[in-house]
Amino acid sequence: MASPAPTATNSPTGGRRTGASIGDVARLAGVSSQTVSRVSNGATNVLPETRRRVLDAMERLGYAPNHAARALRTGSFAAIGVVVHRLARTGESSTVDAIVDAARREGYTVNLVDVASPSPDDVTAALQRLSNQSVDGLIIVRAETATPTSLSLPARTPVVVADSRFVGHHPAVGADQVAGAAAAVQHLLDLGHRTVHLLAGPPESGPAQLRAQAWRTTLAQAGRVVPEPVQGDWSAESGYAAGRALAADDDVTAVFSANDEMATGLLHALHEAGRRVPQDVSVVGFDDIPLASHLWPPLTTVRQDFTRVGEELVRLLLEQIRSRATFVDRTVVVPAPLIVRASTAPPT
Amino acid sequence: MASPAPTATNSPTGGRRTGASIGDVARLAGVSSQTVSRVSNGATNVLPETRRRVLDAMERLGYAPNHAARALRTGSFAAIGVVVHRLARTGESSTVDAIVDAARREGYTVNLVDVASPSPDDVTAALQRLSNQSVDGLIIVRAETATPTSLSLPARTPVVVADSRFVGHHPAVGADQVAGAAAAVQHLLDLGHRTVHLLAGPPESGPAQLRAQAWRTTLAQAGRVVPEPVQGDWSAESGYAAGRALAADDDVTAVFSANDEMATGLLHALHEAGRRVPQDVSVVGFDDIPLASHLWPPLTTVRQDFTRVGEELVRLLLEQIRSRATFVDRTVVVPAPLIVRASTAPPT
DNA sequence: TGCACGCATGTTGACGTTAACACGCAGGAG
DNA sequence: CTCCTGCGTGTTAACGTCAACATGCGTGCA
Repeated sequence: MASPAPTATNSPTGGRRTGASIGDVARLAGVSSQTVSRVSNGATNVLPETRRRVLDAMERLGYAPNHAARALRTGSFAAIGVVVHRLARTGESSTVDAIVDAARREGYTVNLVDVASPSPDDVTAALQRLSNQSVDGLIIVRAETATPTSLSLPARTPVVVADSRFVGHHPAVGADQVAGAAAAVQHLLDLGHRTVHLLAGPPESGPAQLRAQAWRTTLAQAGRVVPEPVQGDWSAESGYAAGRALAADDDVTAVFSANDEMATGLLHALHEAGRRVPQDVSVVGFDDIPLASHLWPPLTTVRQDFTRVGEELVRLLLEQIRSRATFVDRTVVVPAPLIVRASTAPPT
Repeated sequence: MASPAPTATNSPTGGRRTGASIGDVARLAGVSSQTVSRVSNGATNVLPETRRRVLDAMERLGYAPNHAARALRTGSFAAIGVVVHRLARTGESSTVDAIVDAARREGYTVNLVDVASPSPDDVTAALQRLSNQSVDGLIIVRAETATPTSLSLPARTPVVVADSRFVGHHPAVGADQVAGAAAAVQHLLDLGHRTVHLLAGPPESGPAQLRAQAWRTTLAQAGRVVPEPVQGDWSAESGYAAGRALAADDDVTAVFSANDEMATGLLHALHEAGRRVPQDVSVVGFDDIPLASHLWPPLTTVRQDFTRVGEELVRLLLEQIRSRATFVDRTVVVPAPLIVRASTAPPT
């Protein structure tokens, strides 16, 4: 139980639920409001005795600084905006989790906006809603269909993008899609498979494009046949649908799925068709979701370190905010190692 | 390339990156700033001709209202704070996704805070950071160890909690844990299993307690032996560890896992031990994560409609914010139906 | 013809905070 | 003894917006 503290604020015009203000604290402590401000901001040039009196008064009144007033005065919200598409997906939520965590450590709050669709228009609208001093900077997680030029960003607002296609336009952070996908395909070739089929992500997605391209290049460089890729939409459901077709084709001995969820659907379809994994068909995924090591069989996959990506995004953004500069050429590539488990084996 | 637009703002004292203000628009349109404010807020008592001139000026200057000033003046941030623990988990991210979406439709922004641990102290600290006019209301997703009395909430701030243990203290929204868990256990008994083993969630979690309690009650009411539950921590890893013990025990023919991720680990352990699902052991999960229908075998589970929960949370919160009242006794229970798939069968 | 009323628009001031500057006093250098 | 410096603290004004009140003009009714 707290003490009563009736908060006798007179409300001449805009009578809202307002706690104690800096002025109330100043009056109680017998100092000027500026001194309270100094204490509240940790300035050093305040006598210990004065500071103590101010802190006492704050405590007594339950004072908490008004963010709006501070933001209005300083022009900084201590907040970053995060634009995300489908938060419920593993990669997205892990990245956002890391962003929120890293931001908190730096004293920043996160304003989350999701966009109905990842189209340039929707993303632009989302940015508009966050724009103009409601945040100090922006992180765009997954731009998907948007391209560097189709995106109209609020001027003077630092931006970081988790999509390497934006390299050269905005600072970007991303896992090494190309190396990861190439390693996955090469692993299957090294096991002795003649070629590798692709269960592709949606064609408008940047990462999906990069993974498909790497798959194609790796096969071509090894002089192998490049089969027609099967299209999915990242969901397990689409992986299952595609998997039924692949399972019916006895020539298919190795499949590289552009993400783990589609790989899960693929495994389902293969089991259902009675094709054994990995004896009959080897499967490699992408992402290393927490469930990957407990699927049946445990899934060989490419690990994306989403936590690291989130941290780097925040680091790069704060660097820009603090230096009041906008970098264009900074890029961080996070390694994406292949994790070999039990879903891959030589063809029999 | 955009046109130059040098934005000739004089910066007398606090020279920050500040766009056009209401005054700049007023000057350009030849009206008073109050008229601009009226247009900006959609007031009807403005002549069409005047409105057009103002809108033109806004467009020309790229004006966007300053959230800080507006919040300071009106006392409302048009923002809600969301406190979440481990965002990367399915339930959490789906709920937050729905919250963000519902909030956006109502013109509210979401401030996301994650807490390092779900302890009362950490949650209280998180609430502190969001407190006092930086948000208009709070949603606590998963309070876990916190109890209604251990939580010190900022006064005068509307709160909604996604945890039914808070019923009677704060408005709460949650899936029907008890009915869902009971249905899962009853389903297994109906199939002919003599009893049902429990793979439990962490003991400090409210939902885990409810599910365990319902499991116990359902078995007791049917006059069955109540075996010692096996403890997990929600993760697939813990489900796998627990599953190795369960798989070694031939008496175990049916397991109710308190969530789908642990059930996934359990399936892994059972496969590895050569115990067939569902012929040797039946498994029921809880949550119906997107992957549940594509696990092997497809998982019978209890569906939690996280989207619905998120929407109801926002609805209840906004109702409080708008009525400036704090309800205490409102509760919304979302049905949690059993989804029967292929991981359950009569014992053989 | 007079007066009240409605309507579009303008003027004033305050929300809570902090940057910039002013002030007064003590101590040290010339 | 004077002047300068440094330090703790106070005063002033401004950040951008909107609520409340003021103004001025045209219309309709008695």
